Amino acid sequence: MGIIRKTKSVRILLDIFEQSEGAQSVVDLVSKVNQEMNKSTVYRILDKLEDDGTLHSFVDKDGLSWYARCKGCTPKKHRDTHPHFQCTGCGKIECLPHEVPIPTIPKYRIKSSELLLIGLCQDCLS
Amino acid sequence: MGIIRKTKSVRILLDIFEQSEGAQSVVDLVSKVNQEMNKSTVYRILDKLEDDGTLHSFVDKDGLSWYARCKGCTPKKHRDTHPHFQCTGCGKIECLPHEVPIPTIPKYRIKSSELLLIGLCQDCLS
DNA sequence: CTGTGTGCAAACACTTTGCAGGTGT
DNA sequence: ACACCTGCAAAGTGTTTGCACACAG
Repeated sequence: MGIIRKTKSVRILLDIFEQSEGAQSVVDLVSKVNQEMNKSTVYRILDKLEDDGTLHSFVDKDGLSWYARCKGCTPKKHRDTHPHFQCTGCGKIECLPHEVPIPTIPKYRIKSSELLLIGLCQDCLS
Repeated sequence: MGIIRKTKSVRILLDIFEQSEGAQSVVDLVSKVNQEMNKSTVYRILDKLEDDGTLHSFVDKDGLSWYARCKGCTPKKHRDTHPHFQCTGCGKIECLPHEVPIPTIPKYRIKSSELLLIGLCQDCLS
Protein backbone atom coordinates (compact mmCIF):
# COMPACT_ATOMS: atom_id res chain seq x y z
CA MET A 1 0.00 0.00 0.00
CA GLY A 2 1.34 3.46 0.85
CA ILE A 3 1.24 6.69 -1.10
CA ILE A 4 3.04 6.93 -4.43
CA ARG A 5 5.73 9.57 -4.47
CA LYS A 6 5.97 11.61 -7.64
CA THR A 7 9.56 10.75 -8.30
CA LYS A 8 11.30 11.39 -11.58
CA SER A 9 10.92 7.75 -12.58
CA VAL A 10 7.21 7.73 -11.86
CA ARG A 11 6.72 10.84 -13.93
CA ILE A 12 8.64 9.41 -16.89
CA LEU A 13 6.51 6.29 -16.92
CA LEU A 14 3.24 8.16 -16.54
CA ASP A 15 4.24 10.43 -19.41
CA ILE A 16 4.68 7.44 -21.67
CA PHE A 17 1.17 6.25 -20.92
CA GLU A 18 -0.14 9.76 -21.43
CA GLN A 19 1.48 10.20 -24.81
CA SER A 20 0.36 6.92 -26.32
CA GLU A 21 -3.11 5.51 -26.69
CA GLY A 22 -2.41 1.81 -26.58
CA ALA A 23 -1.27 -0.56 -23.90
CA GLN A 24 2.42 -0.95 -23.14
CA SER A 25 4.25 -4.22 -22.72
CA VAL A 26 6.58 -4.32 -19.76
CA VAL A 27 9.40 -5.56 -21.94
CA ASP A 28 9.03 -2.56 -24.24
CA LEU A 29 8.78 -0.17 -21.34
CA VAL A 30 11.94 -1.52 -19.77
CA SER A 31 13.96 -1.03 -22.91
CA LYS A 32 12.34 2.31 -23.66
CA VAL A 33 13.48 3.80 -20.35
CA ASN A 34 16.66 1.88 -19.77
CA GLN A 35 18.70 5.05 -19.88
CA GLU A 36 16.62 6.68 -17.19
CA MET A 37 15.96 3.88 -14.73
CA ASN A 38 16.63 0.31 -13.81
CA LYS A 39 14.29 -2.49 -14.84
CA SER A 40 13.53 -3.33 -11.21
CA THR A 41 12.29 0.20 -10.79
CA VAL A 42 9.98 -0.19 -13.76
CA TYR A 43 8.48 -3.36 -12.37
CA ARG A 44 8.05 -1.82 -8.92
CA ILE A 45 6.44 1.38 -10.14
CA LEU A 46 4.03 -0.40 -12.46
CA ASP A 47 3.03 -2.61 -9.59
CA LYS A 48 2.26 0.37 -7.40
CA LEU A 49 0.40 2.23 -10.12
CA GLU A 50 -1.83 -0.78 -10.48
CA ASP A 51 -2.54 -0.93 -6.73
CA ASP A 52 -3.25 2.73 -6.97
CA GLY A 53 -5.83 2.21 -9.68
CA THR A 54 -3.98 4.33 -12.21
CA LEU A 55 -3.11 1.39 -14.45
CA HIS A 56 -4.52 -2.03 -15.09
CA SER A 57 -2.47 -5.01 -16.14
CA PHE A 58 -3.11 -8.12 -18.14
CA VAL A 59 -1.26 -10.91 -19.86
CA ASP A 60 -1.06 -11.35 -23.62
CA LYS A 61 -1.31 -14.51 -25.69
CA ASP A 62 2.39 -15.22 -25.17
CA GLY A 63 2.30 -14.75 -21.42
CA LEU A 64 3.90 -11.30 -21.41
CA SER A 65 2.67 -8.57 -19.08
CA TRP A 66 1.06 -5.39 -20.36
CA TYR A 67 -0.21 -2.27 -18.66
CA ALA A 68 -2.69 0.37 -19.71
CA ARG A 69 -4.32 3.46 -18.27
CA CYS A 70 -7.47 2.75 -16.35
CA LYS A 71 -10.54 4.65 -17.33
CA GLY A 72 -12.72 4.33 -14.32
CA CYS A 73 -10.74 1.90 -12.23
CA THR A 74 -10.35 2.50 -8.52
CA PRO A 75 -8.13 0.78 -5.95
CA LYS A 76 -11.15 -1.36 -5.03
CA LYS A 77 -12.23 -2.25 -8.54
CA HIS A 78 -9.23 -2.65 -10.76
CA ARG A 79 -10.36 -4.36 -13.81
CA ASP A 80 -12.84 -3.12 -16.28
CA THR A 81 -14.63 -5.72 -18.24
CA HIS A 82 -13.40 -4.26 -21.48
CA PRO A 83 -11.62 -6.57 -23.93
CA HIS A 84 -8.10 -6.19 -25.25
CA PHE A 85 -7.19 -6.61 -28.86
CA GLN A 86 -3.78 -7.96 -29.85
CA CYS A 87 -2.58 -7.65 -33.42
CA THR A 88 -0.58 -10.59 -34.69
CA GLY A 89 0.95 -8.35 -37.34
CA CYS A 90 2.49 -5.50 -35.38
CA GLY A 91 2.07 -6.94 -31.91
CA LYS A 92 0.34 -3.95 -30.39
CA ILE A 93 -2.52 -4.22 -27.94
CA GLU A 94 -5.48 -1.87 -27.67
CA CYS A 95 -8.15 -1.52 -25.04
CA LEU A 96 -11.54 -1.79 -26.70
CA PRO A 97 -14.50 0.28 -25.57
CA HIS A 98 -16.99 -2.60 -25.54
CA GLU A 99 -18.33 -3.80 -22.23
CA VAL A 100 -18.36 -7.56 -22.30
CA PRO A 101 -21.15 -9.36 -20.49
CA ILE A 102 -19.69 -11.84 -18.05
CA PRO A 103 -21.37 -15.23 -18.14
CA THR A 104 -22.76 -16.34 -14.83
CA ILE A 105 -22.01 -19.82 -13.60
CA PRO A 106 -24.29 -21.43 -11.04
CA LYS A 107 -22.57 -21.96 -7.67
CA TYR A 108 -19.42 -20.15 -8.79
CA ARG A 109 -18.41 -16.64 -7.90
CA ILE A 110 -16.83 -14.75 -10.78
CA LYS A 111 -14.68 -11.85 -9.62
CA SER A 112 -13.16 -10.62 -12.84
CA SER A 113 -12.65 -11.52 -16.46
CA GLU A 114 -10.15 -11.04 -19.22
CA LEU A 115 -11.15 -11.14 -22.84
CA LEU A 116 -8.32 -11.09 -25.34
CA LEU A 117 -9.17 -10.81 -29.02
CA ILE A 118 -6.47 -11.83 -31.45
CA GLY A 119 -6.27 -10.83 -35.08
CA LEU A 120 -5.12 -8.14 -37.48
CA CYS A 121 -5.57 -4.43 -36.99
CA GLN A 122 -6.56 -2.00 -39.70
CA ASP A 123 -2.97 -1.05 -40.53
CA CYS A 124 -1.80 -4.63 -40.81
CA LEU A 125 -4.68 -5.64 -43.06
CA SER A 126 -3.46 -3.50 -45.95
CA MET B 1 3.97 -30.81 -39.08
CA GLY B 2 4.44 -34.56 -39.46
CA ILE B 3 2.65 -37.49 -37.90
CA ILE B 4 2.75 -37.99 -34.16
CA ARG B 5 4.27 -41.27 -33.14
CA LYS B 6 2.53 -43.08 -30.35
CA THR B 7 5.55 -43.28 -28.12
CA LYS B 8 5.46 -44.20 -24.47
CA SER B 9 5.76 -40.54 -23.48
CA VAL B 10 2.90 -39.47 -25.70
CA ARG B 11 0.70 -42.18 -24.25
CA ILE B 12 1.49 -41.17 -20.69
CA LEU B 13 0.55 -37.58 -21.35
CA LEU B 14 -2.63 -38.42 -23.22
CA ASP B 15 -3.64 -40.70 -20.35
CA ILE B 16 -3.37 -37.82 -17.92
CA PHE B 17 -5.71 -35.71 -20.01
CA GLU B 18 -8.06 -38.64 -20.36
CA GLN B 19 -8.24 -39.31 -16.66
CA SER B 20 -8.90 -35.76 -15.54
CA GLU B 21 -11.61 -33.38 -16.57
CA GLY B 22 -9.89 -30.04 -16.14
CA ALA B 23 -7.08 -28.30 -17.90
CA GLN B 24 -3.48 -29.06 -16.99
CA SER B 25 -0.79 -26.50 -16.36
CA VAL B 26 2.50 -27.29 -18.03
CA VAL B 27 4.35 -26.79 -14.79
CA ASP B 28 2.19 -29.37 -13.07
CA LEU B 29 2.51 -31.80 -15.94
CA VAL B 30 6.27 -31.51 -15.93
CA SER B 31 6.52 -32.36 -12.26
CA LYS B 32 3.84 -35.04 -12.50
CA VAL B 33 5.78 -37.02 -15.10
CA ASN B 34 9.32 -36.14 -14.13
CA GLN B 35 10.11 -39.78 -13.40
CA GLU B 36 8.97 -40.90 -16.82
CA MET B 37 10.28 -38.20 -19.13
CA ASN B 38 12.28 -35.03 -19.43
CA LYS B 39 10.66 -31.62 -19.31
CA SER B 40 11.80 -30.83 -22.84
CA THR B 41 9.90 -33.86 -23.99
CA VAL B 42 6.77 -32.62 -22.27
CA TYR B 43 6.99 -29.24 -23.97
CA ARG B 44 7.65 -30.81 -27.35
CA ILE B 45 4.83 -33.31 -27.15
CA LEU B 46 2.29 -30.76 -25.98
CA ASP B 47 3.29 -28.54 -28.85
CA LYS B 48 2.69 -31.30 -31.35
CA LEU B 49 -0.58 -32.37 -29.82
CA GLU B 50 -1.78 -28.81 -30.25
CA ASP B 51 -0.75 -28.71 -33.92
CA ASP B 52 -2.51 -31.98 -34.24
CA GLY B 53 -5.73 -30.57 -32.88
CA THR B 54 -5.85 -32.95 -29.94
CA LEU B 55 -5.19 -30.25 -27.36
CA HIS B 56 -5.67 -26.53 -27.14
CA SER B 57 -3.50 -24.21 -25.11
CA PHE B 58 -3.98 -20.93 -23.35
CA VAL B 59 -2.31 -18.69 -20.83
CA ASP B 60 -3.61 -18.09 -17.33
CA LYS B 61 -3.80 -14.87 -15.34
CA ASP B 62 -0.20 -15.30 -14.19
CA GLY B 63 1.19 -15.96 -17.64
CA LEU B 64 1.53 -19.73 -17.19
CA SER B 65 0.68 -22.14 -20.02
CA TRP B 66 -2.17 -24.60 -19.75
CA TYR B 67 -3.44 -27.33 -22.05
CA ALA B 68 -6.79 -29.05 -22.34
CA ARG B 69 -8.46 -31.62 -24.54
CA CYS B 70 -10.14 -30.16 -27.58
CA LYS B 71 -13.74 -31.02 -28.13
CA GLY B 72 -14.22 -30.28 -31.73
CA CYS B 73 -10.91 -28.69 -32.62
CA THR B 74 -9.15 -29.62 -35.82
CA PRO B 75 -5.66 -28.77 -37.09
CA LYS B 76 -7.23 -25.90 -39.03
CA LYS B 77 -9.39 -24.51 -36.26
CA HIS B 78 -7.64 -24.92 -32.96
CA ARG B 79 -9.40 -22.75 -30.55
CA ASP B 80 -12.95 -23.04 -29.49
CA THR B 81 -14.56 -19.88 -28.36
CA HIS B 82 -15.34 -21.39 -25.01
CA PRO B 83 -14.18 -19.54 -21.90
CA HIS B 84 -11.86 -20.86 -19.23
CA PHE B 85 -12.49 -20.46 -15.55
CA GLN B 86 -9.59 -20.11 -13.11
CA CYS B 87 -10.21 -20.52 -9.38
CA THR B 88 -8.17 -18.21 -7.19
CA GLY B 89 -8.66 -20.62 -4.30
CA CYS B 90 -7.35 -23.93 -5.59
CA GLY B 91 -5.79 -22.66 -8.81
CA LYS B 92 -7.50 -25.12 -11.12
CA ILE B 93 -8.81 -24.17 -14.53
CA GLU B 94 -11.90 -25.56 -16.21
CA CYS B 95 -13.19 -25.30 -19.73
CA LEU B 96 -16.71 -23.92 -19.66
CA PRO B 97 -19.38 -25.10 -22.07
CA HIS B 98 -20.64 -21.65 -22.97
CA GLU B 99 -20.03 -20.34 -26.44
CA VAL B 100 -19.01 -16.73 -26.14
CA PRO B 101 -20.03 -14.31 -28.87
CA ILE B 102 -16.96 -12.56 -30.24
CA PRO B 103 -17.44 -8.82 -30.63
CA THR B 104 -16.87 -7.57 -34.15
CA ILE B 105 -14.67 -4.57 -34.71
CA PRO B 106 -15.05 -2.55 -37.89
CA LYS B 107 -12.00 -2.79 -40.17
CA TYR B 108 -10.31 -5.35 -37.94
CA ARG B 109 -10.08 -9.06 -38.54
CA ILE B 110 -10.53 -11.11 -35.39
CA LYS B 111 -9.05 -14.57 -35.71
CA SER B 112 -9.49 -15.97 -32.24
CA SER B 113 -10.36 -15.02 -28.71
CA GLU B 114 -9.57 -16.03 -25.18
CA LEU B 115 -11.95 -15.40 -22.34
CA LEU B 116 -10.63 -16.09 -18.89
CA LEU B 117 -13.01 -15.87 -15.96
CA ILE B 118 -11.46 -15.53 -12.55
CA GLY B 119 -13.15 -16.29 -9.27
CA LEU B 120 -13.97 -19.03 -6.80
CA CYS B 121 -15.24 -22.47 -7.67
CA GLN B 122 -17.97 -24.31 -5.81
CA ASP B 123 -15.53 -26.21 -3.61
CA CYS B 124 -13.60 -23.13 -2.60
CA LEU B 125 -16.74 -21.15 -1.74
CA SER B 126 -17.58 -23.39 1.24
C1' DC C 1 16.98 -48.20 -42.54
C1' DT C 2 15.48 -43.45 -41.92
C1' DG C 3 13.14 -39.96 -39.98
C1' DT C 4 11.34 -38.81 -35.48
C1' DG C 5 11.60 -38.68 -30.64
C1' DT C 6 14.25 -38.17 -26.28
C1' DG C 7 17.59 -36.88 -22.45
C1' DC C 8 20.69 -33.78 -20.96
C1' DA C 9 22.81 -29.48 -20.21
C1' DA C 10 22.98 -25.05 -21.38
C1' DA C 11 20.99 -20.93 -22.88
C1' DC C 12 17.11 -17.69 -22.82
C1' DA C 13 13.66 -14.39 -21.41
C1' DC C 14 10.98 -12.33 -18.04
C1' DT C 15 10.43 -11.26 -13.20
C1' DT C 16 11.59 -10.94 -8.28
C1' DT C 17 14.55 -10.09 -4.29
C1' DG C 18 18.16 -8.37 -0.83
C1' DC C 19 20.67 -4.86 0.39
C1' DA C 20 23.21 -0.52 0.50
C1' DG C 21 22.72 4.00 -0.43
C1' DG C 22 19.88 8.00 -2.22
C1' DT C 23 15.63 10.92 -2.31
C1' DG C 24 11.03 13.02 -1.35
C1' DT C 25 8.06 15.17 2.04
C1' DA D 1 14.36 12.70 10.20
C1' DC D 2 12.13 9.02 8.45
C1' DA D 3 9.91 6.48 5.35
C1' DC D 4 10.09 5.43 0.95
C1' DC D 5 12.47 4.82 -3.56
C1' DT D 6 16.30 3.25 -6.56
C1' DG D 7 20.38 0.76 -8.67
C1' DC D 8 22.80 -3.19 -8.88
C1' DA D 9 23.67 -7.91 -8.92
C1' DA D 10 22.01 -12.20 -8.15
C1' DA D 11 18.67 -15.58 -7.99
C1' DG D 12 14.18 -17.54 -9.39
C1' DT D 13 11.00 -19.49 -12.79
C1' DG D 14 9.21 -21.05 -17.02
C1' DT D 15 10.57 -22.18 -21.73
C1' DT D 16 13.60 -23.20 -25.72
C1' DT D 17 17.57 -25.14 -28.14
C1' DG D 18 21.66 -28.00 -29.84
C1' DC D 19 23.39 -32.19 -30.04
C1' DA D 20 24.23 -37.14 -29.51
C1' DC D 21 21.86 -41.20 -29.05
C1' DA D 22 17.54 -44.23 -29.13
C1' DC D 23 13.43 -45.80 -31.05
C1' DA D 24 9.13 -46.41 -34.02
C1' DG D 25 7.38 -47.40 -38.48
